[in-house]
Amino acid sequence: MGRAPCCAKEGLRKGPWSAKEDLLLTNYIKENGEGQWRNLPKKAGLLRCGKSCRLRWMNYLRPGIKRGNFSQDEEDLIIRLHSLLGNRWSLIAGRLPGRTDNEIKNYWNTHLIKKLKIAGIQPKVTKKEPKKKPKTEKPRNKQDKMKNKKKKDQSLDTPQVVFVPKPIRISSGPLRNFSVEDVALLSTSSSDSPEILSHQYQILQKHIISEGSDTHPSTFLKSPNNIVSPSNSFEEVDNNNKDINIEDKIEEVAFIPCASNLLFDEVLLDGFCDLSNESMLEKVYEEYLQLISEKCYHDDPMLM
DNA sequence: AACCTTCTCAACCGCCCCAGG
DNA sequence: GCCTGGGGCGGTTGAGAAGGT
Repeated sequence: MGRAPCCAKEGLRKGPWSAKEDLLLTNYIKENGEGQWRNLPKKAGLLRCGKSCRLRWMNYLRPGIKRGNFSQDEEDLIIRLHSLLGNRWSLIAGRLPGRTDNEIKNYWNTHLIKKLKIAGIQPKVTKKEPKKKPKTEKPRNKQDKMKNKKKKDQSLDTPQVVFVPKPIRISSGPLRNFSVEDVALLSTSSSDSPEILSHQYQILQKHIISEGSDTHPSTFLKSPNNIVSPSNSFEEVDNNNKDINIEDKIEEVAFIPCASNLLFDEVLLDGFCDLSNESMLEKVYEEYLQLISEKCYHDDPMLM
């Protein structure tokens, strides 16, 4: 007994929308508002499925939709949010005013993945659970429903430590003006690749030189005034503490002005790494310190 | 100019969740 | 308690555009 399709498919148009259809849909929604998508096509005089109308409106016709190129800031924000949220495009879109989930998803799949790969980053892949995942037992009654809800809540309440970036702005100094590629590369764990490590160092060096700073990487990495080590650049969120709202935390990250004001702790964070893996971050940080203070510094006359 | 390949993105599809009857 | 419909989401597709030979 399968579910009936959302609308009778016979005789309905598919494919690209014509200008006339767009006009009909826009006019109808202007007069009657959104919603009731199933009945909308009939009332609006469209030979389209309700879902198709909704999609067209949401992704294209709705007022306030930004079209065209993504700015550097938007790109950066998407990358950051994706590292936090995975492929939850609607959530990500909710934090990019004027952008739709579909557009962001497309942009991610066509541009950003490539960009990150070129930078040597394997973006976090958050494949959806297989369709035939063992379903959570269907709640049979109100009690079961409550039980399931409790279970869900509990999974959030598990004393699982989550580290979210604490936004600490570096208002001046050499760590500003990184490109997305630089951020991506800097945030890669370099433990297995001397090339990446060396490239990471070059990026730091390049930025220091281009900023005309006389500060050596080792200085700002060590200086408590300029940089915060991973151990204190992440807030430990105790999920048992009901006062802490993860949404708020995402908010904090999401609305930080981007590329030109990068936060170093985010540079470390953005490695599409497991956020809960603090030791990995510690490790990366130690690698930086070791590399910069011991080896490269002495090898590089530019910075002597 | 013609053909082929690659890229882009709007649109579709199928599934899920949830509210309401 | 069950069923159904509405709405929303993420993955995928395919037509058209752009680029390459």
